[in-house]
Amino acid sequence: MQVQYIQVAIPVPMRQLFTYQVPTNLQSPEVNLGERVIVPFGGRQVIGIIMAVQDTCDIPTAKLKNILARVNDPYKFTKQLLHFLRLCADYYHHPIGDVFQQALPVLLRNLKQPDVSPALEWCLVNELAQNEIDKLQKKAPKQVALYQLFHSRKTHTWAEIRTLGFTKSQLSALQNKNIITEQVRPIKKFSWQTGSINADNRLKLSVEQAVIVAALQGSIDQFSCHLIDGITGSGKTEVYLQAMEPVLANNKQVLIMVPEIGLTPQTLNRFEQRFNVAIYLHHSGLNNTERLETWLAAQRGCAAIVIGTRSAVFTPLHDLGLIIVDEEHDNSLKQQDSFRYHGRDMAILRARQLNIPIILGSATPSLVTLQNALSGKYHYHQLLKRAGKSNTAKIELVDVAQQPLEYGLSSNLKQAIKNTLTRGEQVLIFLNRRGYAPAINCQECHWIAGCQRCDKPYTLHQGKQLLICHHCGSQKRVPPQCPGCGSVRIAPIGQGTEQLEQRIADLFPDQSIVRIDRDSTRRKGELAKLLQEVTEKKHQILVGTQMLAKGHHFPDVTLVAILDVDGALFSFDFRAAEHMAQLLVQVSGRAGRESKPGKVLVQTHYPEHPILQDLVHNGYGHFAQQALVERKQAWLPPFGFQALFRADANYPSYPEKFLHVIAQNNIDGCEFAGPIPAAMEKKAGKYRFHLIVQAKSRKSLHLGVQQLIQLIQQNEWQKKVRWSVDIDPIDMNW
DNA sequence: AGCACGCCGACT
DNA sequence: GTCGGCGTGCTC
Repeated sequence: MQVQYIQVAIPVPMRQLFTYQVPTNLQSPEVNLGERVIVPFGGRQVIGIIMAVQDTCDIPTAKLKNILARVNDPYKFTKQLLHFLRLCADYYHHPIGDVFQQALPVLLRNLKQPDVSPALEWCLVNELAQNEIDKLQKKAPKQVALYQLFHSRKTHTWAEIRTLGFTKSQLSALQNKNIITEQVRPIKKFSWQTGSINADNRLKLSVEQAVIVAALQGSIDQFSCHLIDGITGSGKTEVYLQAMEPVLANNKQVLIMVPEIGLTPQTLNRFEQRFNVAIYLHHSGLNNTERLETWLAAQRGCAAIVIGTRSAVFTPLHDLGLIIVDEEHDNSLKQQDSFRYHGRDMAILRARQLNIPIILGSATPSLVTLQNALSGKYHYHQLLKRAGKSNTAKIELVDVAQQPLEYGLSSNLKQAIKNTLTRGEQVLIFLNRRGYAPAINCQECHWIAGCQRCDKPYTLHQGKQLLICHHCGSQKRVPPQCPGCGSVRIAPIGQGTEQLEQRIADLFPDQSIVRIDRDSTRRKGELAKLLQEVTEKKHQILVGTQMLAKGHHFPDVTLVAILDVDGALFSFDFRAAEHMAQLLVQVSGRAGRESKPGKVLVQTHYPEHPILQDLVHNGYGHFAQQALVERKQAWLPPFGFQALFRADANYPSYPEKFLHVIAQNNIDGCEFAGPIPAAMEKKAGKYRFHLIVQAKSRKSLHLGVQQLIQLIQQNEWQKKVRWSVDIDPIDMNW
């Protein structure tokens, strides 16, 4: 036997593989692709993944090192997943080692072999009599709720129980009362049995729904992508459930992706009620051991259903038969740092690789998906009818151009809030995320500072007090006066809500106000707690950000106020209007109920703006089609394709210089926009710039980016900055 | 990304 | 005299 060479992906953000020697004593059994090995790397030891095996090697042997060991554990890394991750890395032009690093469970990246102690579960052993339940209900209602959970389904893991909102002490309480008991979760391959479905809670499908289920049934063993475009309450979930049936009955697994951890409880609950099969979770609320359990269960075929957030797309499901991406328009499906992948897009890639169907669901489909559906690339299914009576809130525009605002509140809105509270109902006030880089306008005549050449609003860069065109990069000082009317009241669009909460407290001193945003819900379980309090009507006024628009339904919130949408109408980010429209429609579906219809009030200085008019009078679908026409004319996504090069450095001029050098290249089929300072130009002491690459075809973009990366790697400037590529960028703010 | 190496400021 | 700040460079 002679020395063998392997190319190994190392968990560092470097765009190359490293070659190692396999000493003869480690060559048996045969080394394989995808196998994990322990290698010496720059003075430390790391776990790498074998990407190629070869007999010869052109690197000077003096440089080469031997691998130290081969990892031999039950966590086999399948060729299929290896291939998929390679496709992902190629698509995003991201260093392969880093892709593995992110896709593999943390415990498989540590040198220490993971502890394979068996997973535990809790199991119902004693039923309670009705009088016992009644007694317990008085002093421990949560324990009763937990008991009922076990009653409808005999076994649960701690991860499930926790995800559904119960605490360890509630669990121990039931255990101490001998109602449930702890046991080792059996390792048992999932197989469909007569008891696997709880058919009595299956709903009768409408004609629309039945058509979709039938269409899916017809394409069960081939790739096909289905968009279910259905308003809130139109029964998307029931379609998912019934579409899963034949897949599960065929002993194939189903992967369900939801945008945020906050949506997993209700999804889990609904799926548990219907299917009596092993469901595993994969989201950020799980610890490393639990994630590894899901990984292993998926791979061994024990898991019938995996529900998770975007990273769940990488679980090595051994016999995957269907993928469902719920709320496919949601931007949190895209990772916003290091490996910037889109969970939905990678799910489509995976379905294609496996030749299985995938369902995308949304009440407000992203324009990308909608275009693919309209063009016939995806199957397009609309659910226009609601299951129950209509309870979509009406969207109304409040013209605030002619009235003074107090901390962002118009008098109409104040009155509406008052009326709602008087009726004993609740109010939700949305604050748009503070625009990092707004346009500026004149508060008197509503003139907007725009770049003459590009006919686009200028973007304000606060630090420098400069207006910068994010299309051509031209710069201008902030004018002291409005060129239209001479007024000096020139200000960034949509600011001045900083003290809103205090102001509301002053206006409504008798009401309890709760703020729900990233900060107030940072602690684990805090969001669930606050939401619970809202449902119990402990608070009358909710002030919050985008995160309140997702999933939660508040039956007694009958007034939703959106203080400021103008920023989205005039943003350099061409997707701002799309996101704003999605937000408006999503919240209007969350407020009120049949008996108490809700209302959405939208404050704007530009009530005649065609986007708003279209949305209010013709609905999201119409707005979206209109927006697609505009995108087409401008070759913007989904008609054009973009990549974003980011660069940052400690020296102010470096990132710009670096990107400027890149932009000098002549790349076939690609155009550049920039370099342009990032919206938050200086962050954490670093100076940041962007360069956008645009192409009219995916292929041109792909080849162009590949070429650019090669050029960068030969360029001197590369070492002076930190740079990265973002394919299909959606948020240009950082 | 780590981690070592290296060259300048305030401290037991 | 040295501890440690983080700039620079390298990792098969």
